[in-house]
Amino acid sequence: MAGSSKRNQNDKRTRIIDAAIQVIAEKSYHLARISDIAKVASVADGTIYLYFKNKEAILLTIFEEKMEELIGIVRLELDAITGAEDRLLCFIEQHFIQVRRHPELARVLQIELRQSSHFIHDYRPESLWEYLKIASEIIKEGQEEGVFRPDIDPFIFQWSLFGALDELSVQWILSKKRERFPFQQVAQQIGSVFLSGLTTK
Amino acid sequence: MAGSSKRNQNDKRTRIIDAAIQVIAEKSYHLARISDIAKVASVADGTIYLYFKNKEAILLTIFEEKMEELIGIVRLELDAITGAEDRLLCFIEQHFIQVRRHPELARVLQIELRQSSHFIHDYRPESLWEYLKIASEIIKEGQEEGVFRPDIDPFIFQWSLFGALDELSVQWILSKKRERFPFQQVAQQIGSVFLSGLTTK
Amino acid sequence: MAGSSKRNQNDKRTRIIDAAIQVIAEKSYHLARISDIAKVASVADGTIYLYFKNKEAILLTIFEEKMEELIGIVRLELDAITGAEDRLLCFIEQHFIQVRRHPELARVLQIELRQSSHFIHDYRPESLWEYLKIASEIIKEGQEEGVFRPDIDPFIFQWSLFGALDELSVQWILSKKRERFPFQQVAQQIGSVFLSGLTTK
Amino acid sequence: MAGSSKRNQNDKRTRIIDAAIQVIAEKSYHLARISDIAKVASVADGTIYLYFKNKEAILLTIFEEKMEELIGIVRLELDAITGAEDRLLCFIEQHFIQVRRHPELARVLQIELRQSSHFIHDYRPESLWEYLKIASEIIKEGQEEGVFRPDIDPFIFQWSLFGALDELSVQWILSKKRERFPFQQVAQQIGSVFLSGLTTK
DNA sequence: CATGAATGAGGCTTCATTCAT
DNA sequence: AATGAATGAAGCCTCATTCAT
Repeated sequence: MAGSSKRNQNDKRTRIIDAAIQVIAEKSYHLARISDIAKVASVADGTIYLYFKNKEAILLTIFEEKMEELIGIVRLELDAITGAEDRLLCFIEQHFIQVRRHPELARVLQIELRQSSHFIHDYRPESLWEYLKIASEIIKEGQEEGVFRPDIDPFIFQWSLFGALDELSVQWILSKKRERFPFQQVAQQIGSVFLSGLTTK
Repeated sequence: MAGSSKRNQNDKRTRIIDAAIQVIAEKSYHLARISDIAKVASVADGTIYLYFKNKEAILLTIFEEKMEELIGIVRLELDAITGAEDRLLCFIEQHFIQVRRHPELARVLQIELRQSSHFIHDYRPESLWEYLKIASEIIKEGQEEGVFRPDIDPFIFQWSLFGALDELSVQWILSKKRERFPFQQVAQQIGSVFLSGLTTK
Repeated sequence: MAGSSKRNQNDKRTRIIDAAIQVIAEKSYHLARISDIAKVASVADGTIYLYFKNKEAILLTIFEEKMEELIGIVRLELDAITGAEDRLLCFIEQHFIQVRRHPELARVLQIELRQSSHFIHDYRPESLWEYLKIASEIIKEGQEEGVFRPDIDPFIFQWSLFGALDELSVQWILSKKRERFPFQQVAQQIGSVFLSGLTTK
Repeated sequence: MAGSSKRNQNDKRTRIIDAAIQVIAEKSYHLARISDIAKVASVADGTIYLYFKNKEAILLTIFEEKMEELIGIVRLELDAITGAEDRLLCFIEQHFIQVRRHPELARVLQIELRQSSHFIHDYRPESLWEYLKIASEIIKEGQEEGVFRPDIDPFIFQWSLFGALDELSVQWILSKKRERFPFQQVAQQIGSVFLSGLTTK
């Protein structure tokens, strides 16, 4: 069958990435062993090196590819909505939806991505910045529409918003009794506070 | 001289902790080598084990002692202020002041403390929770005073606020041109947004 | 070639055990370095850990496997002989034959096995006891046959005999001029003394 | 007071030796730490080095001094007895008496002394040989008196006897229920066997 | 492409010994 | 003489990476 070899390749590559996400989420990057990832992916240790240059490259691939996917999804959802206020609420809601859908990925992206610049020489998390740009663009739109306070610096605001979303997501992920952080309510509350804080009276 | 031996001991212990903060801030816990810490502290590798059970204990000590110090300072500053609104602004301002004063410590506390529960079996960052409790208590006071919206869940809000403060602090620390994040403005903006979002109209 | 991979594995495992026996015999367990053993076995240090959990496990394996081998051999030889007296002489002779055949193994078993219960928590040298049981069973047989004094406690006797055999073996091993302890004569003398001491007049 | 300083010195030196015997008996030489010995002796770690060149010297001192003491005691007891047979029985009895009186010392002498030549470069346990010489001299006397078989090699015999005494002592020391090895009976049995094996009919 | 046994560099930690007080 | 804090050499072990099959 045409493409089957290629598909199998992709299959194996995908399995390695998924396994890496799972293992890194559970143990953190430095404690995740290549052999753990290989076992979960059902491949030999050496096979991983056919698809990735080294351990670090797996992490970088997760950052790049998964963030790109995420950004694509969020952008698609936002395209259907008009009005800066609703678009901001949608962004917030989507963040939590994605975290709930892929909690292990979220954990890797949130915790490991943050400290990546420590241990990956010269790594700049461009994809994270692109994700944040979505938020700051919404702010700018709102300011142009006149619905958001013009004195708010979108650059500063994007980090505030992201920090809040990120922290709550981490807590939800870590939380053993996740019902203490009901997603609907969390999204509603944070949306409410930030919108109230942002909108012109 | 009376107490000199004890003072020297404290001296050495303090030097080790400070060296650890510096090295961990620079390389992250897992890449910080005991020998690096010893070199910075100007002691022999083995000396570290006279003061700490093992590498992990150094990190835990930093968490415990430094957070306690921080909480004490912040609580002291807050005691001088009345009114939930001003107290919240003071909390926000103090957070940035402390981060700017001890950026390396901030980096360790923010990044390593967060993921510590990953690799330190059964570690619960109680001190972080106590820090957050300061914020949620201010919210509750404000709600009782009638100046803060009663529909806000203080538990959720504390994480939002902390996430925002934390993220901006990280960005300030990472930022090579820190003037892009002028502290005064950042504190003012975030205070403004959260207060506006929080206060009853 | 079928089984070649398995054979190679066994090869390497065997080489490690043999190297360990050689190095431990020469230096004693605590002074035997993993790197010494690895060098003698012509493997990398890390390879040893593919076959053994840790250093202690190598020693335990030597105890278990080699004692079992030894017991098997001695039992086989004894099966061909009838009469408690001749069986006892055979046991004595076999002890010296095995020691002369594998002097390094003998040294490890004699010296390290004896003190193993000191440093290996909760280790009970069962295999040593099984070896000794061979002797005490011969005594009991002889007592039932009426050729051995009934007032002799086989349990005490087995230790006396083993102590004597063991001590002479150690002296032979340590002896630089081993001709001072000619095996034939030693076996004959000790057999003669113990038999005379044991038989009913 | 004249001699008090000297006496204190001896006191401290004695305490170190006794502590070393205790700790080495419990953990074996290599696992006995200088700091353990210092703690038991109630002296500082460094003090030990005022009395002994290094760790090895402590062990050697135990070997030399305690064996000399032991030999003196046994010789004294033997002086009161005539007749090779009774003297041999006395030697056997004394061995067990001394072991029971100083089980920890016995353990050190028996187990560590045996393997000392492994780890103490060029150490020859002369004192052990002198102890054994007591036995072989009794044999020679008995042969001259005509009560012991002339075909027995005293040199071989001394090791047989010592091995048996030693093994039973070790088992008594290791034994948790020492009543399984009642001293009187053990001494009587071993004396009976060796005498019967040794005497001319 | 796939395997997984083998490698060996390098880290954490211990502990005999030293030396300033 | 006594102390015990400090030293630093050295060992066990892990694990990312390689390579022969």
